[in-house]
Amino acid sequence: MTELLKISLPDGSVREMEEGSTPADVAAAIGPGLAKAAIAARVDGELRDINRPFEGDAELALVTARDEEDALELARHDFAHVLAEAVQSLFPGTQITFGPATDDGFYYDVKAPETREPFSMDDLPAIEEEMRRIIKADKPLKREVWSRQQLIEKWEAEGEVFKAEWAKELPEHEELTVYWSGEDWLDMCRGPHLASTGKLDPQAFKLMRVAGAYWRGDQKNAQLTRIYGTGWLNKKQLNQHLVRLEEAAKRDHRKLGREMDLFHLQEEAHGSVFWHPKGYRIWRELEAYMRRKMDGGGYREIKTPQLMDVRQWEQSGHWGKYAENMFAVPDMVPEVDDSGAGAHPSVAKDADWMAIKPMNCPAHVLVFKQGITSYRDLPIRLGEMGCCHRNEPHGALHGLMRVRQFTQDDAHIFCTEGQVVEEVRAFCKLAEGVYRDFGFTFAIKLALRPEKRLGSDADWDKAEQELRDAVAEAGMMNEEFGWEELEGEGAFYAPKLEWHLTDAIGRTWQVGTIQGDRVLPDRLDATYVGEDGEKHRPVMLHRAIFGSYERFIGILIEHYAGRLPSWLAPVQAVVATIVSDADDYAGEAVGKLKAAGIRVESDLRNEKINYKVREHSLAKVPHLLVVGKREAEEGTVAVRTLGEKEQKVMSLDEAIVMLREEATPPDLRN
RNA sequence: GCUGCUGUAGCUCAGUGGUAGAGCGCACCCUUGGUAAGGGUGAGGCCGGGAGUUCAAUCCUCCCCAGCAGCACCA
Repeated sequence: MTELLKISLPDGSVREMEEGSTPADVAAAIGPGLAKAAIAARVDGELRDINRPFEGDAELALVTARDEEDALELARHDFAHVLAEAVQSLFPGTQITFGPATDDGFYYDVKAPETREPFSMDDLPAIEEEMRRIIKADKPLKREVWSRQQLIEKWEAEGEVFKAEWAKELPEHEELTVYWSGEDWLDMCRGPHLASTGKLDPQAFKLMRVAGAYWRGDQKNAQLTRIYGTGWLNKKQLNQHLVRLEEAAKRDHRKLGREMDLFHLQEEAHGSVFWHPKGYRIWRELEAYMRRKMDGGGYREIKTPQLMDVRQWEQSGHWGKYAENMFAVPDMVPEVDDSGAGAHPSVAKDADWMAIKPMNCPAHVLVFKQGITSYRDLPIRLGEMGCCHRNEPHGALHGLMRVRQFTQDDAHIFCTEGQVVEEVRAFCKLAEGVYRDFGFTFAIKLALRPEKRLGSDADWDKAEQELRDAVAEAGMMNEEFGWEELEGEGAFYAPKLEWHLTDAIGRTWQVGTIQGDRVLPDRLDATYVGEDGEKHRPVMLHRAIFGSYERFIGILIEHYAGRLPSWLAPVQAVVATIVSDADDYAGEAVGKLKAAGIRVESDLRNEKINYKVREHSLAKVPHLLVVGKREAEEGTVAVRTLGEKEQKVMSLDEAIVMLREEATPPDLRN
């Protein structure tokens, strides 16, 4: 008599199943609806094929399309396989290598046969068609355990040199699996997969582009073609994604930055921003806003040197770890030969080196260390609009989002062990207020200890728990605030809280952070005198809310699609005339608006009102005040608000009150 | 930093082995017109930088630089 397997379900119930049965059998036993909906299973927490037999008693959770994260991962992985099969079906002799799921789809690295060119965009439509054919054929995806030798022989026989090479490196005794697609194609794969290709929606994917890639990412190896696709559960999701891509392209801050004349970049200073008057206006508004917030939060602002002796950076540990990303300059007077132009200064061998700061922390510790600090003085919160430089890899630079020179809304809080939780809690509240003022929703995540780290496990336990406690006390350790703990994502010296913003089209951006640091105070020997008269180490909290002005402005431009709220808009209103008879009145209106603190410009040009409306609308000016003969006679303005079809005629004084109200920063409203 | 692609007027982009074009923008003229493009005329280019091939290079080749898309990286 065979033993029955005990399968426990998420609701706590236990089902007895015969040996050799599968999650699909359990689903069928529960009901036909679930049998149809179940696409995979979590067995003892591990995502598995729905048709893979249980190996013993197990905890089972059936996965359906509602478990979107798992379902997407499975579907994308399957799409990758179907892609590889399609390419080989269309182009026999193509070698296949790897094909994982990505954030929005999948890719597969392949090598085209010698007889033809590498694959290009032009090949994609045919490959897509072939993929649809394979999906419609509803080929079962069947798992089989093979020996390593079996795999090697199979790949060598088929001339799959990459697969064969890979198989040879697989561990001997581990369970190696292949997945059949029908009976005529298979790929080596850990799985899991859906039950058949027909579980995929043939209308839910699109091949996007091709890119070059090297076998195993190493340029010494053979060159492959990587075919990228985006893959989803259904056509609706795919379309939403494509619309989101289009929308994102329209909002691209690099494009809007040029169109709105906010800033530019040029190759002589690549990675550093030239802010134009309008762009810098936004910056100044943000800076003023942040100063009010930090002043209100008990921070005191300082300014520290751009250049410090390299020895200082050695002591802080940054030079050892990040020197390759720092800019260093010799501390010497350059000797330029008399010919002048074109002469290069030479650097003496014994020159002292200075480094441009890549961060503000060490300098803030040096400020803290001046004089003698009592526990009564703590916490000390030092803020700085700190301009930093990091020599980022060139390929990483991206508009305002990733730059070599940036300014942080940085601050460091020096406090006692006992003050950490309260300081972090207060920061949570401060950050919440800021993000809400810009209309962002956000999630707070705790990045836990990484594998490579400094300090004992006991220290990490404590540090992680402090952050949890602080978030809990702020009332934010829950779903509403997207609370989540991320394994292994912390910095090497401390766990950190991260704020992830969600913008108007659903993309997320990590901006704010706070982290407790007990390493740097130690390295730089920061102390305070405690109640007991002895020296103690303060804890140093590193924190930022915007992250960097550059990046935050980039995010704001995309979030608002360039239609900045009035308080941030570089030009808040334009007074546009219909006829030149209204010029004097327009001048009067502009004078009054300026006196009321409104950033206003006039447009008296000899152009039709249609033209002016169009131009200022495209320039995303929040309010257009149109004046013609009628308004000039009546002392009114016709206000056209960006995004609204209707105009409102009101007295100039009423308009001023309205514009002032709208131009008031959110933290100064009542 | 790696791979692929790109670099022509302020912007968006055509184009050709015999040194160049459009639309928008800009300037000037006409037009004073009531809510998303009125008409005309004109100016504006070391065709990213360097080297090579050629009688001749913006175009072909090589090197460099920058940008874009991915990847890797992001204290």
